[in-house]
Amino acid sequence: MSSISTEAVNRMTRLIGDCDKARCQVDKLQKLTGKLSEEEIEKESQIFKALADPCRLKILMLLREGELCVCEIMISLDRPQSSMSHHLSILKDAGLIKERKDGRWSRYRLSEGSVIEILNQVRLIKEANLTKANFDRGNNK
Amino acid sequence: MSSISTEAVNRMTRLIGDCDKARCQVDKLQKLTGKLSEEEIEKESQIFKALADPCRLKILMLLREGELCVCEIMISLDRPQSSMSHHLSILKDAGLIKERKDGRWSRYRLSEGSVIEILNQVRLIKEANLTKANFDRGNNK
DNA sequence: CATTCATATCAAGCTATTTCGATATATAAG
DNA sequence: CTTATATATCGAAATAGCTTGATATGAATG
Repeated sequence: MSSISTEAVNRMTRLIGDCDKARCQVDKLQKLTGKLSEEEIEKESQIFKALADPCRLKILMLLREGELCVCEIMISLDRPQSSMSHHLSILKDAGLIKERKDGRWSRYRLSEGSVIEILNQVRLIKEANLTKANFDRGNNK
Repeated sequence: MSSISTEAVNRMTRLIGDCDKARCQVDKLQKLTGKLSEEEIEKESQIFKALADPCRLKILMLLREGELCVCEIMISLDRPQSSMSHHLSILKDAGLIKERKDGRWSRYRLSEGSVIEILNQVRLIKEANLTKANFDRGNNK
């Protein structure tokens, strides 16, 4: 079926000694990687990219309290309009926020569903890192 | 207490008409923004940055199945060693994976806790985007 | 229909990130 | 102590992403 790279098997054999086990492990790992659809990974990475900017995180925090127009966001964060517009379009493309046109205003709100969840999860990871860091400091590491 | 920018109130007044309501809204929004600690936001953004790369997402997917050394990861993903080492250090700095030194090997595993959760959440968002996209296509938008 | 106001898009400069070969470090084995 | 192997770090080139003023679009208003 899938062509197991001889080179990979050789490297793995050198790593773990047993040639049969190596072939088996390479096979397993390559099956795993094969399951990762390039396209799916790309989409997930695009969502994380949208979340990976301090300014955009602040926008999401503001929108947790309810719908806002671009004006209100730029007043709150004290940033130029073109910049806010740009960030909002990135968040929208990632499916994290929704837009509602209302006359000459564009009102934005969080998408239903997992957006608040993912913001909560990252806070948990951040807090775990902090307590870990304090623990390490206490042990003079 | 907090100095409400006159300029912001003026803009908001033009937006919503009533000057008192404008002052109140600007006050509310700026209190909200004030609560956002620059430092905390920066840390959360660093975690999302670590997640925002296709190659690093693939590494995390592999590690879901268990501990792996750098070798095994570079064989699986067929990428140069220096590149894998670099990505692993970014994931480690973000607290998403843990390292265990074992002779000349460095073995990496997912951190306990929310890492798998956050990967699940992003998949939910991605899938919501897809069904939304199909719906839109169905409506010739 | 000219103007105003809210928002979007463009373009150019700047910064951060990725990539990967080359080199360094560190552990084990002979 | 030399060699081999696993991993980390460095450095330079390429790429991607952010910022922001200028300009364009498009809806309301007079």
